[in-house]
Amino acid sequence: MHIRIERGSSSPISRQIMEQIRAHCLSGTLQPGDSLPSVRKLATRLGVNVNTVVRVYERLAAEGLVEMRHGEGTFVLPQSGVSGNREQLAEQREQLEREFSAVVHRGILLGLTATELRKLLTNSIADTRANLKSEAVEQPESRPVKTESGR
Amino acid sequence: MHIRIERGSSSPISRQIMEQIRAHCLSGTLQPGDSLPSVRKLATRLGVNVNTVVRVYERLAAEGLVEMRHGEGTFVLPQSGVSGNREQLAEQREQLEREFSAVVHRGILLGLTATELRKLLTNSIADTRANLKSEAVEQPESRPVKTESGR
Amino acid sequence: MHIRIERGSSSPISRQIMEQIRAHCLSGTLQPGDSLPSVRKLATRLGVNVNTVVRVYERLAAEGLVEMRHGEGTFVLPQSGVSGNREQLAEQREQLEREFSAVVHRGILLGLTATELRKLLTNSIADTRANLKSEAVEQPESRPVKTESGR
Amino acid sequence: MHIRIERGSSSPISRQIMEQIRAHCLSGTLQPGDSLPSVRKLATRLGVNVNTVVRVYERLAAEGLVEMRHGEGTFVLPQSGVSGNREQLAEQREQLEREFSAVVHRGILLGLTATELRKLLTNSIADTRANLKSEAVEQPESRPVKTESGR
DNA sequence: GTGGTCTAGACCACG
DNA sequence: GTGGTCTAGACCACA
Repeated sequence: MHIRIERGSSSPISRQIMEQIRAHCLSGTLQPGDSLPSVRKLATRLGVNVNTVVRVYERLAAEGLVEMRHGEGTFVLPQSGVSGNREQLAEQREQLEREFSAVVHRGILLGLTATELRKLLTNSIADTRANLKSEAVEQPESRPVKTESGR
Repeated sequence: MHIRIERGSSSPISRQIMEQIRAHCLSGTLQPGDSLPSVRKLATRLGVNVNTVVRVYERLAAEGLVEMRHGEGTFVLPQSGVSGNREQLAEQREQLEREFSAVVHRGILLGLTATELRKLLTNSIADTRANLKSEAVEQPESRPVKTESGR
Repeated sequence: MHIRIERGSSSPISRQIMEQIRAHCLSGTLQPGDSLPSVRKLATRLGVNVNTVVRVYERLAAEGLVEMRHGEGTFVLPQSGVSGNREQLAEQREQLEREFSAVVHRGILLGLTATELRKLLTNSIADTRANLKSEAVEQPESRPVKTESGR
Repeated sequence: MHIRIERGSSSPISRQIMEQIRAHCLSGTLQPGDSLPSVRKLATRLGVNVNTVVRVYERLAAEGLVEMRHGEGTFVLPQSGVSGNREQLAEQREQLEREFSAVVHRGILLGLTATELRKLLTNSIADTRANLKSEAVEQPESRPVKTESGR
């Protein structure tokens, strides 16, 4: 499960993590019954405080997306509601589209051209895919913690 | 001066406003000497608290981008430093690119395809341009010349 | 709003606080629209850490019982669901009855007689009523903080 | 030896078990020399994890209430100190009274009347007695006398 | 090993 | 003034 956090971003770290895990659950990358990384592992992997991850998991649990089992771990729940997660997925996508649009808007204000934006999009898609692929092959849990790069 | 705020967004309202004004200044939509809307007008227009706008203007003033003249209003300053705003513009663009990339990443996690994203980009660009044009015809926001009245 | 916390108890402080606030909301002591004490005030009044209260409020907000408004305070929400809070009240009472019964069970194991238990009940009821009354007359916010008594 | 655990309760399972065994010891339901059920039996009977019961027995042993004899089982010890268990009994009762009072307090917050509470108390006492009696007829849980076998 | 609670203190954002 | 996020570290409970 690949998670990417943007340290300088205006949106709080916890929210970035939460939204990405939620995306994984809703889009099926994480299936019901799958276990999430333990609170501590995810915290060290992402280089954030344990409590930050705890709050993320608690909120996802309150939403009914995951379940925390004392002493066992945290697991993805099957979707409850009638229409299940389809509604939620749609909601999340709409929200995402609004944010996307806002970023583009700001990009144009900064003088970026349509061509530049398209190039940026292509690159971003390629990068993301590379990340996701490399992860699929990933050796289990040998990631460096708290490298000082990229902050 | 068109400003668009995304209510449900994770990035705080004040930051959204600040970044868009900064973008306008750096990219030349707002020229040195131009006046910003009054704190109250902008607050009303955007539906946010007056203090929020006050703090935005204060920070922009602290950055040296604008100047608040007591009793007159807030005005865009000519760029100070040697390379002036070019450095700042570049910084802002880099930041923007990181945010763009993060949004695309999340979009892909939510299952959006490259095609969908490209379509979204095209629409967003068109929307933004439409907004900017419609605004160009607006009343030119009453730019007072620096009168020596009052204090 | 009277809240009583038992420091040596096995049930965590945050849970004690949460259950009492929930009881106040469900039974009508706290009406929709009423404001809860601010996070910091309640924390100092009870002599607990601010974060503890924050977590309590967050969980009540996740339950849909209250709403936290940034910069304004925390407020009781009108009950949502169809049957409203009646179901929840009933649930809470059942839970309470089970706990009551468990305590009585343990009391009897410790050799308490029916008479002693009845006396204890009478006293407890009287104490609680006294607390609730004295609070009704209470001078607003002049309570001592962190007295070292009663731990 | 009747033990009743309340699954949804806020106080941890292990503590519930420990307190009830302690109550049985202090009040004389369990006499010095009596054997406790084996760790596995009790765990199965209560439907909890074996380790949970192990830790309970270890703590009771650390308190000096019971003794774990390797390969034989766990046995109630005669009371050590001068005043022995009288002090401990008194302590436990005080703690119990505080918990009782807290539950009553919460019951009143939930809108229960004095009459309802008294009814509840009567029922709880009756239930407990029924449980204890039915158990008295049980098979007497195989009390081995301290054989000098093994070590 | 897992999650859960609590503390203390810092800094940010909104009204 | 209000709530919100983050850190660091301690200790407890469950499997």
